[in-house]
Amino acid sequence: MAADAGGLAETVSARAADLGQLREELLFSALRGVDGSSSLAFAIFRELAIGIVEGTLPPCHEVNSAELAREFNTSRTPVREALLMLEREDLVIVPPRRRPYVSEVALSQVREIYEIRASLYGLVSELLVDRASDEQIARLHDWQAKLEKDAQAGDVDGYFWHNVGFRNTEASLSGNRELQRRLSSLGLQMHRFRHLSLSLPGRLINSLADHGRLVRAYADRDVAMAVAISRSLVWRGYRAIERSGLM
Amino acid sequence: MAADAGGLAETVSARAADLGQLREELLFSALRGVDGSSSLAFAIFRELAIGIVEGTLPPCHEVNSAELAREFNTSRTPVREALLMLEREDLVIVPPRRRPYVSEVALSQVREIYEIRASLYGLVSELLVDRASDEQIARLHDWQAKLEKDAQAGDVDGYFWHNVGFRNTEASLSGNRELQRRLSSLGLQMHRFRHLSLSLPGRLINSLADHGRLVRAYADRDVAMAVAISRSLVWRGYRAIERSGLM
DNA sequence: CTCGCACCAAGTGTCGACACATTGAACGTG
DNA sequence: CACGTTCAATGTGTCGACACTTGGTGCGAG
Repeated sequence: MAADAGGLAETVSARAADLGQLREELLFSALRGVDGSSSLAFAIFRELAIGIVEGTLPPCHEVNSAELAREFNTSRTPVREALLMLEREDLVIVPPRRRPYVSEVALSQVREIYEIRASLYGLVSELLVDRASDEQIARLHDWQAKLEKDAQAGDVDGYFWHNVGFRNTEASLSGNRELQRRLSSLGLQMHRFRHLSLSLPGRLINSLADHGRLVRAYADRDVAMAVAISRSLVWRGYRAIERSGLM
Repeated sequence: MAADAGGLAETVSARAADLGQLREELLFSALRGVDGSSSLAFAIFRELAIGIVEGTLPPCHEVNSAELAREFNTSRTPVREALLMLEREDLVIVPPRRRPYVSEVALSQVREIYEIRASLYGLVSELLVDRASDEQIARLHDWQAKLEKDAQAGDVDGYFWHNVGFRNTEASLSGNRELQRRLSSLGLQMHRFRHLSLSLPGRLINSLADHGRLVRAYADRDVAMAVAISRSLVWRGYRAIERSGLM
């Protein structure tokens, strides 16, 4: 994260490590404070969350606390807590007296979430235009530069995570911490099908252009334009998933 | 809830019971499914949540699991789960290795939440105009009739809860269950300072008029108007709190 | 009298154990 | 052979116990 300015000649592995750290950071940024209780439960939660998001733990896969307890060399108590945290993020379903299992996401649900995201990112842009300083907007420009580099290199994964970083920075610049938290929570769900959202060719180019126009709208303090672009960016992501036909 | 049609001559006590039931229903509507695990933990959660919302458990009040376990005649395990559920709703704070306590809400935080609410209720109205049938909009008209009755009777408490019911029905008619859930969760926080929001005289009249115009906008399928009124309704609530100066 | 340190009560996080619910299979019956 | 019943295995929800931490108290030194 730090000292990335002008890092033109990064090795591939260093870059991958950077990306991994960024990913960790962004996935759980909202939950750092909400850490809950023990770090043990949180560690298990993080492990499982990553597994679900990455697809290692597929939907409908049963996650019983006894087996996980053996696996993590702990008692069932922290595992139970972790499962409840996962339920809060809608990553697993814990039916009473029945075995918990990894939740399944229907396209209709994805659409519901994107509707909310579009609305909230519209709000983010609205607030940002009003509250962010020029220096802060410049920080967005930095992120955009990274996106440009990724797009030119055809680095889809890098583009995705830098995009998340861009969005997260926007949320933080809105000055509404509550909003940032809620969006991050929604984001955790999103990451489960990001691979779908990235598969379509040409998507990067369009997305990149929109990001450029968005930053410009911020610099110009053009609320209406910023809100419109911000929302359309979200919708573009949804349509990519929809068209991929994989859900 | 059921068979309320034309109930003109209700006794006061019956009315109060009705309101209590409506309150329970609306407070936890979003969490019914998310019930989590055991009904025991959920029962404790509900009890504490009501206590916090009603003000019986004031902010910064320590809620330690040992004492609660004694009080509820259970072990500490379900109490811990309940505390984690409360943390998820931002009603308590559970610092690691430290005693949990009832969370405190600053005015700035209230504003943040209202900003989100305004945005999301705007979305609700937008979706509702598109998707709700005329019969469903008629149901909103029923709620509005109740509000009118409450306003004429000067029944502030009744007005408040019927208003929540109106809003909740709107959310359900948006056809976006995820949205309804998130709004309900935000609502749980809101109810903590509802008394502030109702204190100002003249508020009922203004609010009532807005509700009337909102339902009409729905019937006319006037998106822009509906969204504008919906948002302004939320903001009116915030300004009431702000002006009350009690935070 | 103030400050620092040891000490103690109280509380948290974690554990292993137990009763009950659920699930799936073996089993007998129509 | 289909189908309902019985039964064991597995898993959940809950419990009481234990080690470690935390916060406060009192004591002694300066």
